[in-house]
Amino acid sequence: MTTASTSAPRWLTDEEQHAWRAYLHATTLLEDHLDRQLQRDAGMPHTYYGLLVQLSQAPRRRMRMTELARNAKITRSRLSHAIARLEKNGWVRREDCPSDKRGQNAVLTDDGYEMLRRSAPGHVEAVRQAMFDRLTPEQVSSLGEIMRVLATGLEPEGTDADLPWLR
Amino acid sequence: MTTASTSAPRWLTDEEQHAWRAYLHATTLLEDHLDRQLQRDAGMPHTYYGLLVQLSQAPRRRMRMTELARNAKITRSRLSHAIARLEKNGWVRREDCPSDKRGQNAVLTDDGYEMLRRSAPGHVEAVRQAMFDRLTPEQVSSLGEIMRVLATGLEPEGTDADLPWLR
DNA sequence: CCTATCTAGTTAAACTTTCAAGAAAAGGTC
DNA sequence: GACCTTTTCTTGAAAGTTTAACTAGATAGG
Repeated sequence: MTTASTSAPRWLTDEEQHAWRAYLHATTLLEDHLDRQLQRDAGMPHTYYGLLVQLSQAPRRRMRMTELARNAKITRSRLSHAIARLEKNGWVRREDCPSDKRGQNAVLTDDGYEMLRRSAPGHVEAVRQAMFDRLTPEQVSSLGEIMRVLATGLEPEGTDADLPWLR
Repeated sequence: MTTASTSAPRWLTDEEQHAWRAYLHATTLLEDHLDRQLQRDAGMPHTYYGLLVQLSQAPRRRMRMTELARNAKITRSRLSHAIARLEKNGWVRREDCPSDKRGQNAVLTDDGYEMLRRSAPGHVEAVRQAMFDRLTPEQVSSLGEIMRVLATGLEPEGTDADLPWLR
């Protein structure tokens, strides 16, 4: 028999282990770096900033809660808390959805848009300096392809996968 | 003049934007996926699990707090709280450092080692399924190189960078 | 229509992380 | 040695996240 619980574990090769370790180091350090940059320059963590960016790019600068959670790859609960905080800051407001009385739209306010406009250059510069200025065009292309593969694998289409925004 | 504050922002190209978005999606989903896998199978988040792994690979299964924080790329404060929790679980214990009375060693207990031995196969399988089974050997090699570049950039040698374990 | 089930979003409590402050020992410098 | 600075680690409170439970509205089947 060859069930997962009894077959010998397929350990990682040396190269895989090194890649995995490097992945963990880089992602942890980058997340920390951007969180600090944004906390300093925009007064919020990276996740929250990403929500504002999503809203700024959405039609009429608004989006249904679940849709926003899906785009940000987070749970609806986490989003509820985040929007509550951003609302307190005056950068987002809630609005009832006209077509579905259960629904809420998160709307980017003018203040929110303005804060984004001010902080975007610094943030792009931080991302560029940490990532894109250090990689060759081939590496950027390769990284994009790899990350698309991983994201797709973790978010398979048409399945009942355990995805954050469905919990 | 060309100071950062006044020069035109160097926005990301389309390809860079797509790579960045894919990076955020993949890393967020993978972190969530592994956190859930480990919470379910080992009763702790991924960060904590990583600490036990580090200890298991250290000489005499113990390590100075700051050294452990450096390896995990986290703050000493975060580590203090994490070790306190793992200590409560009986998987780690603290020990005074003989050579420096300020210092503490975190020591992996036999119980901790045993829980690691039990959960390691499942965790490796999850990592493999999410990442290594989906990438070609060339992609694994490329990913490793890219992540080393990023990690090195965020952790420059011989500088006064703002690194978590020095805060 | 009536009921069961599902979906959208929120909430309280437990847990984790960050931030600011502080205690204690080590390492200069005079 | 006395003094000042740095290093090591911890702590309590605030902020953020997860988990489970819950409300309200939508949807489907009889």
